[in-house]
Amino acid sequence: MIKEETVSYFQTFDGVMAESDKEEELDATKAKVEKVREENEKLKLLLSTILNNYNSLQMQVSKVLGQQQGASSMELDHIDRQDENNDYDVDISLRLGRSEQKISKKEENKVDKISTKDVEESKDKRSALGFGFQIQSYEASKLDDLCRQVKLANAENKCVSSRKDVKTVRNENHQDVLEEHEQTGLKKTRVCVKASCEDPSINDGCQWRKYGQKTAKTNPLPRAYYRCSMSSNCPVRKQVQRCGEEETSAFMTTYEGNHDHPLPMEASHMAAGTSAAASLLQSGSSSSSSSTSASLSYFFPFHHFSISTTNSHPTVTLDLTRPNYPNQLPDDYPLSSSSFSLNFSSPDPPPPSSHDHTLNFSGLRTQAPLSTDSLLARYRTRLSGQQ
DNA sequence: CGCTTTTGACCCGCGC
DNA sequence: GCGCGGGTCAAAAGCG
Repeated sequence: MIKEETVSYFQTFDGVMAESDKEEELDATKAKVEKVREENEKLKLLLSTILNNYNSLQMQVSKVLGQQQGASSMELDHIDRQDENNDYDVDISLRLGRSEQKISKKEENKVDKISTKDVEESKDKRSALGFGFQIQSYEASKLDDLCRQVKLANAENKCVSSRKDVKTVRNENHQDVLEEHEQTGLKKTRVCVKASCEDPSINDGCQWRKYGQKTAKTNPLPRAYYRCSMSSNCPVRKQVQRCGEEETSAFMTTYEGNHDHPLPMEASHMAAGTSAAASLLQSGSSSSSSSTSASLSYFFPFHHFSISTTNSHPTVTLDLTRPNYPNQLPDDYPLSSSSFSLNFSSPDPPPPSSHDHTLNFSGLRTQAPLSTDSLLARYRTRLSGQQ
């Protein structure tokens, strides 16, 4: 009897213990969740700071490149005067081989049919530099920008009613680019990116739609053709091809054209770097190859790149399979304080290897806490030293 | 049902 | 002018 009571007492005791254990566990988990939340907030803050620094750096480097080329200095002055109260209110984005003025005129014509107010807005947009710099005032907020683009997209949708019309518009855009390049004697600038991964669908921040596949004579491995699907009329295309049978894990991705829509953060760095390269290429004799290399070193500090012209296509080749340090690194790049890594989709990123499946260009940016002013100052010094 | 991929046909530039 | 080859189109199939 006593024995039974004792057993039941211990059973009750065990039950209480189990409950209190559960409560303790719950508390501990809550504390952990809270801690993770706090860390998450801190990381968010850090990320936004990094993004801000990166944006202003990119903006300033682009501006310096523009001044270096000496192109459209009058227009720059005009913009500077407009924004002299706040230098940082100017967003400069680079565009490959396409005059913004031409696009804007076209947009203007389209929008003209919709409303005169929108024309005024599109005129505001038309502050462009000679070799494809696009300058936008940040006075209108990003939201306004988006609204404008939605309006334009709607206007275009009204004009473009069938698939055939889409094709016509595409051809017109293509024709514009071709006409422009006929004047310079060069075709559209191409940017080749060689990357090691088993999956050819590199995550470069854009959405692509495959429209063709072809087996070239020179290479028995098929080449895939993709079109940017982030905007209905985006003229950007890319080709993806394996780099040969011995090197089946490497892919050569060739980009051609300019996006006619805002790019996600992951894609913007790549676009800025490659556009800078293309702009420098297109500026031709005014730019020495060494200054071009110097510029590219800042965008792709740890990777091998080369510049060539094949079939009248100025081509920038970025080799992500060949680490570049230290021989091609800019002399003054802060090696000691910087690190470089590629972002991979797996939660615990392994070192880059041929077995990695996706490649994110957002990782191309340096993780070093670079001061934009100091980098800019060093960059200016370096450029002036080369002249 | 709508979007994407596949794939054969077609177009067009280039070299001979 | 012709043939070749790279690039694009578009109908059909696949997929979520």
